[in-house]
Amino acid sequence: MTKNEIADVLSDIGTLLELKGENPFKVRAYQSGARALEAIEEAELARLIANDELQSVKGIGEALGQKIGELHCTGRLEFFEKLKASIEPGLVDMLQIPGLGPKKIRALHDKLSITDIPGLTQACTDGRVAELDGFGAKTQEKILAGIRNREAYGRRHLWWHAAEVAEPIVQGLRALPQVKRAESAGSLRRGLETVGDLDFIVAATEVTPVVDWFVALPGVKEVTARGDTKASVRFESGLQADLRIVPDEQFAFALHHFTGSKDHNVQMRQRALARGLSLSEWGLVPAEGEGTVKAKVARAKPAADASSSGPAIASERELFTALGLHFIPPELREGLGEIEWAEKVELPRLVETGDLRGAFHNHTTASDGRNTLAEMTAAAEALGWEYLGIADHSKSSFQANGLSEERLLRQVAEIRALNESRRFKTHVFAGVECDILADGRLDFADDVLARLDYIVASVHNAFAQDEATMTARIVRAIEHPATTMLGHVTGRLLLRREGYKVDVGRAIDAAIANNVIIELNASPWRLDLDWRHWRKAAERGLLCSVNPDAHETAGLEHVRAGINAARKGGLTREQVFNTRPLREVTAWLEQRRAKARR
DNA sequence: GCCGTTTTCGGCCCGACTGTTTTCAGTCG
Repeated sequence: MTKNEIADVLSDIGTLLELKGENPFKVRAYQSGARALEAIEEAELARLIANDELQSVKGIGEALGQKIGELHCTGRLEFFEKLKASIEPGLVDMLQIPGLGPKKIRALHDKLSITDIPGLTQACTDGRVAELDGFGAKTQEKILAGIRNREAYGRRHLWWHAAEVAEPIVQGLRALPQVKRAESAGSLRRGLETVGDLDFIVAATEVTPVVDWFVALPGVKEVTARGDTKASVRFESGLQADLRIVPDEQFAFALHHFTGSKDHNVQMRQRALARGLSLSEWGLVPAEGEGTVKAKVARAKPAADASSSGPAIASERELFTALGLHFIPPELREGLGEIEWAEKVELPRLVETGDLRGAFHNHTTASDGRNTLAEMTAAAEALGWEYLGIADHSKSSFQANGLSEERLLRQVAEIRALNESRRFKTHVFAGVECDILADGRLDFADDVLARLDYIVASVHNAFAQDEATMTARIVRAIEHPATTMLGHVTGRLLLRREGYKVDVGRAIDAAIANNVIIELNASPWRLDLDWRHWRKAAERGLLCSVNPDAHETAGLEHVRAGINAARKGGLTREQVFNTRPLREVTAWLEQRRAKARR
């Protein structure tokens, strides 16, 4: 097991012990043990274990040291298995309900024998929860609302998680001998931040072997449909996936149709009708109803006489051309004016992941990250990045192990030394994710901020402020001369938590006026600022930075999710700051700092 | 469960907010 996987086990043990009502300091010992482990580099961990020196690490004593060794060598831990078996798994699920922590869950379990969320829902509906000591009508209502939200959210999945499932399936489909072309479609292909289900469109010479392969995928829990052209499955995760198989001549039409969105399709069909054509998933044919029949005939007799059934259209690009449009990338197909846009001009080349030269806003073990400065830098170098910005939490983010002035300055020195050592090709910028305090002041004094290359200012507390207060607070932080960029503007967590109330338009105005970058936080849970704001804002001069907010090396890859959102927002390479080469970025930051000093 | 010693026990991390209380426990970031 890797150190982060072992750390996960220790942290899970902490949670389980908490639910059992164990000594809170013991719980904390597991959690801080997990953190201590993360602060060690992988090779160093192997060495410490081999030399039996784990206990020299602060936070790891005899008990944890023995458990870490066992996990590292065997990948299993009997203590953990037994502990898991001794607790109703439904209780762990209940921790996801806002307002419910271990103490309340224990009370519900001990006094009302509740073991899972359905049981809890029933008890709330019956009014039994409100009668418990320490609970009341409001708590009961809040719990019910939390459960309802969870259910509403549960029907959708983060784009990132859906993509992780979908990509190997597309690769697998393409590798089948019967398959000529395969793509994922739907909201996943459009890069929407959350995805309802997966759609795969396949052009194949034979149906049965492809369907057989699809329904036998690992993780398939249930085959919900299986026909001549279509199969549907549900995975253990709850995610649904549809496979549609068409003859190659219809591939472009099917792919376009099932990519959507619905609004985009409606507008495309209207456009076709205005030209005397009828567009459907089967083809583009002369209008007046008969066309659909023709197309269906063509479908029943694939390949043979396809050329006679309408204009030969082999790709989406040709489909758009046939309707007098420039190509519209899938990400823009939301029915939000992209058709009018593509009618007039060739759409701009949207930013791509490969355009990125580096990224700001990344954490290390100095605050709440799970990899060290050197590990993060090595990972950035492996991605081919010219630079990496470190921005650990500031002191007020106590929960995230925020850095004091002293610790921050020590980290700055460490970063300068690392750059000078030339150990990595990637240059490291020393920054901070500085808390915006409740009144809009920054968490560090100006003389401390002046020692840094850049500052990401973010809100991490007092979320409940009203919109006017929150907006004034954020605008004040933007106006601070040391602020380089504004972090996650609304603080939303997709499928989990609404953002705080803030007038985004006013924040954008202030950022443009003060030459402050706004981040597009690329964490798949955030994607904040939302793509819907970007096109207009960027046209007005707002500069975007796609920031992974990585808390471990793998998190750097989240820029892909951010680039998705940036593309949906219509952003080009020029509008994204971290596509610029190191030299330009250094100059830009230096210029800003010079201005701040004046 | 860990640490550090005034070294084998006693203490261990903050501050705001909420809803329950009538002085505070639990949750959250």
